Formats: sequence, structure tokens, C-alpha cells
Amino acid sequence: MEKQTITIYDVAREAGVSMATVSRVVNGNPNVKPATRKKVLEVIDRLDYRPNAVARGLASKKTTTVGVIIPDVTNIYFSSLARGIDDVATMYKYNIILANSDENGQKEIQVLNTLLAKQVDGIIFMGNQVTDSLRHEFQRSKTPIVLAGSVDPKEEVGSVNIDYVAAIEEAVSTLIKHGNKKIAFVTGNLDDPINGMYRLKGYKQALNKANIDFDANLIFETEYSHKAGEAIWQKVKAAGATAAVVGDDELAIGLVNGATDDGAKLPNDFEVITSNDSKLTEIARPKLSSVTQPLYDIGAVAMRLLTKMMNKEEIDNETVLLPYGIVERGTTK
Amino acid sequence: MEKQTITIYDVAREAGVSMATVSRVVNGNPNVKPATRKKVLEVIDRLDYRPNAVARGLASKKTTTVGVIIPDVTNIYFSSLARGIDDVATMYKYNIILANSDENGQKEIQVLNTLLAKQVDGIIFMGNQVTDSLRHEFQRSKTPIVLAGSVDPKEEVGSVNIDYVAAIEEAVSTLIKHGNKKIAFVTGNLDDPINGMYRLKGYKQALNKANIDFDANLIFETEYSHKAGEAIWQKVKAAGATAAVVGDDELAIGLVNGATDDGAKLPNDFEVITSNDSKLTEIARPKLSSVTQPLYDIGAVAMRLLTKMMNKEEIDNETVLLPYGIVERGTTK
DNA sequence: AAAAGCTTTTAAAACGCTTGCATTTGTTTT
DNA sequence: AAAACAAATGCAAGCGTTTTAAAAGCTTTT
Repeated sequence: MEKQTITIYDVAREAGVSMATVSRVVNGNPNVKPATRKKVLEVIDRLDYRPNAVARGLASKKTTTVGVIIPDVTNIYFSSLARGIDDVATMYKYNIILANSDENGQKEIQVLNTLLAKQVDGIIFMGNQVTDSLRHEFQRSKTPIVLAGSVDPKEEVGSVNIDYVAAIEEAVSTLIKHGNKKIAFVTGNLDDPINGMYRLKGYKQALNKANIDFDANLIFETEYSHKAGEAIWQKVKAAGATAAVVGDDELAIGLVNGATDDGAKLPNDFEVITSNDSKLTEIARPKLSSVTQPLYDIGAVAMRLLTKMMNKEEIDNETVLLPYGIVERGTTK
Repeated sequence: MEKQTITIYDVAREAGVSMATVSRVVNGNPNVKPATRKKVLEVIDRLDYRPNAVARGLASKKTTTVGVIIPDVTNIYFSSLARGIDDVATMYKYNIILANSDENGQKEIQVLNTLLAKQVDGIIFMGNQVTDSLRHEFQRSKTPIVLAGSVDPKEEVGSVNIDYVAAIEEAVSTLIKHGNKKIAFVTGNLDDPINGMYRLKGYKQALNKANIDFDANLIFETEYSHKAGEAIWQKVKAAGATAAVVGDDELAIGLVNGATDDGAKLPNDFEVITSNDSKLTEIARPKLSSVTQPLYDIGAVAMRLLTKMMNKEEIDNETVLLPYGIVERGTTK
């Protein structure tokens, strides 16, 4: 008893029409007499027919599937975006192939290639940098791509982000306004333009406006993890910082916990503003002050943008910036 | 200038062999003379040929894609499993179609159907209950399915879990040993057999062994969120509980934060043991004592089991239980 | 009632690959 | 050197749809 699949051909025979007609009713093509449609629908129902999407994909050259390259699903920042992506994908009848890349350039390229082999209709990429080899692959395939919460300085591909420069400038200015002069800049990989270019730029601009000299000793590059945050506290403290802007919530909590466990009282002894406003910020104690970002929306808008590209619709702006804000919670005075 | 795809046929022509031969080298079939293989490989490289997975899928009836139904990627418990799933999927050359279900029975069925339409080779299901209609769909399709961190009391489908009964019994016994008599049982939906059957059973068994009467007022059913945890603190307190076992880490942190914000000092005024040992337990302050589960491994083993099923390999045991433990951190004396 | 013009329906050719079977080529045996 | 066998390759029939061009049915017009 093998997996006995029933095909469009069976339906056609049973209904006494041609495959083409069945195909039309399945696809909602209006050129079908209501009576015929009804008859076919009945047979479909009776036979419990389910169109084979693979065959459809081959014939129509559309798979209604999009690839999503994500550094790590386990990181709440990215999983929040992913949720937004999946929801609007579903809304537009697409499915998502999710692939973790660990921000490893080689894996990214490999994954990208298998996604293209699978004929995805589009791709959403999250990751730190769009390397040249990656851009090369993007170009080669004519498949639409949009970056979500990720940036391509050359702006050659669509993307959805917030204005990281302005956001961090505002965060740092807030910290300065509170009287801090030595503010640590704690982020992940500086090769990521979000960190090494935009956020850093915002940081410098804020210092500049306040006539504070830039001090390279206050720049800390580490990984996005709680442990890394705890570990870096001693260094931050040793550098004499009285506050920090941090590029990732988990990292920020690590720093806060490192400080607290070390006897510091936040926000009086030390202030922190983090960057992602994930739900972790409300979970931590004290609650984290943060740049706010519409995480879910970044994913949702990115996917929406992608649907437009896949449909070859007119697009006014391929690089969209969503609004950000600053919330002060327990880690700022 | 349309997306000009080059096919196996082009390669065959250029290399002066038949499609069959090209297919063989692409698929690593050993029946090809090394010299021919080399020649074909060169052409493939030169033409930058990339086999169309959709066509392959249609011809071979294998898509090397598995469907993953997940309640919510944003929940760290599930995303940890998902990470394990994806990693071993990649290891075995599979890709993953990820679909959020919100534990909504209707969405689950719908998603399941589109996954089957896409001809996935297998399915990993995470969700609270395997309803009859779901089981019906499982049965109907001959596609292999395994549950990860989810349970089917009827044991009709493969699954990977820990022994929830024993784990919670041990957790509660620990709390009893610490002198607690009124222990709250705080979880999500009791319709989920993990909560309503297994964990609850473990809870009752522990009470029973200690000759403590079961008190229905100490059972709290809510949703898996930080907010819900904060909210339920007052009720837990009002019920006179001096400790709690909690079914989800985010929920547990909510409860802990609710207590702490209310002036309670943990663990002396109140003890908590949570269930999932996700990274949140280390992030929270005080750190959460917890039942430990190998989250990543549950996903990984589930996927490994699925590969065996897809390969029709012999399987000794379709319902596997992984080891659990108890770690006492800051929320127990 | 033939001509015109629509609306429906059908036939059959793709889509790009895998695979069973037949054929060809090459190697051993006798 | 013919016979037997093994290795390598080619042929062609699928796989289950979509889609285009052509055919068939109906209505209206004249």
C-alpha cells in the first residue's frame, strides 16, 4: 500500500473534463462556467485532491516560498523579525525556508545557493555584512532580495532598518545630558556596518556636539551574549566609564548583571541604554532603558517589500527606515 | 534579458554526453568513468550550472525539505529546539520550512496541509495538543512525523521529550524538602497534556509522598508570558503559597519579578523552580532554579529520528525520553 | 440561417530532472 | 580470437502541473 497520490488527471477523468479545466478551477481562473466549476469542486472534495506544489512550481516557475537567512533563531532580536516576516508571508500565501547562518560568510553563501537551487521566489537576508562575494551571488541570481535589520552601505539591495546613526546619537546625548562624560560603546562585531559605521558614527556625533573627546579605550567589541556582557563589565569599569550604550539586549543585560553582581547600584552608579527593545528589556531588573525599534514591523515590512518585488510592482523606495525612539526605564536616571 | 537558466541539457550538450550521465555525476552515482566525470564537472563549473531542486523533487519524489510547525519562534524554548532541528537538518542536507501556529488548532491543520502540498519529506511538530483532527491528517498523509517537546498521549507518532512526570515530581519534592507545604503549580494551558497530565501528575505524586493534601486553589493556568507571570503573583500570594513550580521560563521570571517588585525577598520569602532551563534562567536575577532539559538536543534528536523514518531505517524506539536534571540557582534556598 | 463574436473547453507541449532498461564499450576467460 | 561478463553510457518515459493555441459551443447580428 504505497502513498497513493491522486492527481489532477484523476480529478479530470472523474469530473469528465480536461486537466486544463481542473487547473483553472484550482487556480480560480474566471473562465469556467459556474456549473463546471461546481462539478469539479465536488470531485476535488470527494477525492480529497491536493495539488502537488512541486509540480506546480516546475510548471509555473513560482514556488510561493521565500528563503530567510538568519544568524541565529535563538537570538530574540532576530526571532522577532522572523515572526514579522512569517506572518506577512503567510498573509500573502508564501512559506518560509529558514536557515541559520551564524553570521558566517561561508555558510551564508552556501545557504544562499541551496535556497536558489530550491527556486525560492525571493530572499530575506539578516546578517552583519553584505560581503562582496555575497553581493556577487545576489546579483547573479535574478531573485529579489531584501535585507531586514541589516544594512548594505552600497545600498544596492532593498532593506528595512531604523536610522541607527540618529538613534545612537540620541541615546548617547541622553546619557551625556545625565552628566556622563565617559560613555562606553559596547557592541558586537565592528565589521558589521551597523556597529562599525552607523552606531559608531552616532556615538561620535553625540560626543562631538557636547565637546567630549573621543576615547578609543571606551569602545568594546564582543559577542552578543549574556556571558560576554558579564565578562566585559570589569573592563568597562576599569576604563572609568560611568555609562554605556550597548548594541544588543542580551549583551546589555549581561553588562547590567555584571555590574550589579559586582555591587554597583544602577542607575546611580552606572547607566545603560541598550539598542533593540526586545522583550528582554522588560524582563531584566532593573528594566533596561533602550532605543526602541519596531522589531516585528521591520520583519513585516521587509517581507511586504519583498512581495512587491516578486510581483514586479512599482516601488517608490527600496531602502526604508522605520521610526525609532528612546524609552527610559530602570537603567537611566 | 530574462532570467536565463541553464539546464542539465545544456551541460549535456556542452560536455558531449547524455543528460543521464550529467545527472549521474551530479548525484554522485559511482557508475561514471572518472574521465567523464571530470569533463562534466568542468562544464558544470564553466556554465555555472545549478540543478533545479524543484524539477528534481518532481522526478525523484523527494524534496529534501521538512516542515517544522512551531507555536512561536519568539519563545526561547521553541526557538532553542528549532535551532537543534535546523542544525541536524543541515547536517543531513535537508532544509526547513518553518511555520508559526500560535498553538491554534485551525492554523495547525492549515499549515500542515500546505506543508504536505509542498511535498515535504517529513514533519516536526511542536504544539500543545495533538487533537483528533490533527491526528487524522497525520494518518492520512503517509509522511513521517515526529513531535519535539510535545506529547501524544496515545503514542501513535514518534516524539522526543523528557520525563515530565518525574522531573516535576523531583522539583516539587525539592521544594517540599525545603519546608514548603503550599506549593503553587503555575503553567500554561492545561489542555496540553504536558501540563494537564504529566506535570500535574508529577506534582500530585510529590505531594502524595509527603502526605500533603492536594489543593486545587494552588493550580494556576495562564499564558506563557512575562506579563502573565507578574500578574499572577498576587493570586499566588493570596493563595498562601510559599513556593511555586512553573512551566515556562518567561512566565517564571514574570512571577519572580512580580514577587520581587512586591517586596518579597527570594529565595527566603518565596521559592521558584522553573521548567525549561533556557538561557533566560541565567539572565534573570536572582537566577532561576530549574528543571534542566537538553533543549537543543531535543530538537536535534527529533530531527535525527525523522531522518531515520524518511530513510525507512529500522527504529528501535519511536518515543524517546532524554535525561533531565534539577539545578538549584538563586530562587531556591 | 449564415456570419460574427464571445465564452468555454480541450489537446498537447513545456517545465528540468531521475531512472529503468537497452545498448555500447571494455576487460577477462577460455 | 571468440565468448562471457562487467562497466559505462544513452534513450526515453515518466513526475504532476501550467499554459498557449486551437477547437467547440453559444449568442447576437444581419
